[in-house]
Amino acid sequence: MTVASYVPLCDWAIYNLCKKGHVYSALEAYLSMEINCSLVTNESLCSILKGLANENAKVGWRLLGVFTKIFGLVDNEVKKLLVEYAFLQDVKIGLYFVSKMDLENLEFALPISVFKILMEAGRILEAYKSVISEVNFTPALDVVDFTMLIDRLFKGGFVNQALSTCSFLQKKAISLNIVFYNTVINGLCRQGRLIEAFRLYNSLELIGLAPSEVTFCTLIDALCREQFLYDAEALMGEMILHGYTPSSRVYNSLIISYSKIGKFDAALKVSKELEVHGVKADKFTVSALLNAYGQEGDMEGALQLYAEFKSRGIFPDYLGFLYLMRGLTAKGRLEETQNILRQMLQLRPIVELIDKIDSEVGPESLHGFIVQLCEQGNIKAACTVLDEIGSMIHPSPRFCVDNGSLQEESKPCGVDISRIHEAATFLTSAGKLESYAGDLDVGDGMQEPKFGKGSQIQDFDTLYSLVVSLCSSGEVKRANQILRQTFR
DNA sequence: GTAGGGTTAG
Repeated sequence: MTVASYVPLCDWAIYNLCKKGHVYSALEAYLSMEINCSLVTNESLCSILKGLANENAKVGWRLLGVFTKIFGLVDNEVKKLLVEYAFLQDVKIGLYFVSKMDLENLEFALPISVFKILMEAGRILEAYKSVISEVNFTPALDVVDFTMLIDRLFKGGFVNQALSTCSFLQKKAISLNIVFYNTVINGLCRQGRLIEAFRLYNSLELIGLAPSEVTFCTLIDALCREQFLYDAEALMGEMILHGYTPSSRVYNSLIISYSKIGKFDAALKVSKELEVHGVKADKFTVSALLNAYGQEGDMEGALQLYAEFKSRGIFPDYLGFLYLMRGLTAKGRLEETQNILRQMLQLRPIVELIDKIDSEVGPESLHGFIVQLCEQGNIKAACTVLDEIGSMIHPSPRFCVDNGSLQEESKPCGVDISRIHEAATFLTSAGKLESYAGDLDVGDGMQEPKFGKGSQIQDFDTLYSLVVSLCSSGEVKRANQILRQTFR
């Protein structure tokens, strides 16, 4: 057998060790082979890095620093893995690596999975940073990705960042569709910035986009929320002119708003219009009307309405039941409340909703508990529990507002990158592997690289932040000294 | 390699 024929065998062995979870054994094998006779390819290194990333991010990260010191940035695939990994650990460091590679004129694109992982993990600001830093993703981010980013930014209260993303996009040759604009319009509306939202709506024609049904629903909702009900009805007319039939959603928004401001008659009038136009009422319609009757104190009307819709197979949703029962208990009509509660606790959607809360809170059976309270006739207690659940399901609908508490995040990210630039240079200075190889102890129970005995710093994170702060305060020599000492 | 993934209610 020639030496060359061992190579795939070694790769295979390392790959399988990683696959079975023996990452450290794989690492040990890799190191002995690599150092002694260079028998393995970069594929081995890749599978080890992947294994490390899967198994223990922290340990993986610590090893990453050592790895890059020992082996440098090997080839494109390894580089990609390293950067991807760095990105998922800390976007700032990932961005640093990317900038470093751009300097070296290396073509480099990050897999889009990095972006998606950040988004799914709720690391929206980090995803945002990667975007405005012009990271190349492959395949490139498309309009759907940007829509999701902007939506999450708005919903997270990062309004400035959402708007920055919009202006960033205007410079790009990405064709934006109506869903994208709907998302921006909704974000603006949710912040109470209706004028800007309507400006955008009015500009749609210029862009050559027709508003969709959702566009109208979003804007009508916003007008209703801000109690511009006259304008909401006018926009409904405009919606019809555009060829849309207002859905129950639109009518419901109006009913909800009219009942909220105590305009009971107007709410009823809208519900009549809904029926006249042949629009199908739904659980929102009943619930909104029950709210209106409740506000009015007309519990006879509420019960009658409930019975009517019930006979048509339309039940209120959770909040609708709460409105009804609140109104009844307020009048001391506990027996009727109990009757309604019994019916409510038998409906599948309601039970499922309570069960969902259950699984979040703990293993106790909330549903069983409420049934028990109901049968004991302890209606007030039952209603208290239901109210509590209601506030869990329907928290305040308005998004949080940018309040400047995100100072660190709103800084231009170039600052952060340059701050860690020098620190990272030390930690990644490639090629000087000889003196570091000995620090890797991959024997039994090995969980992370040992730091030199001369150092008092046992922890990579501590070391790293120390080096960063020294570099940023200009004490580069001292940082250098500490690093040398540590890795001796 | 691909498709599919995105927006609207109290």
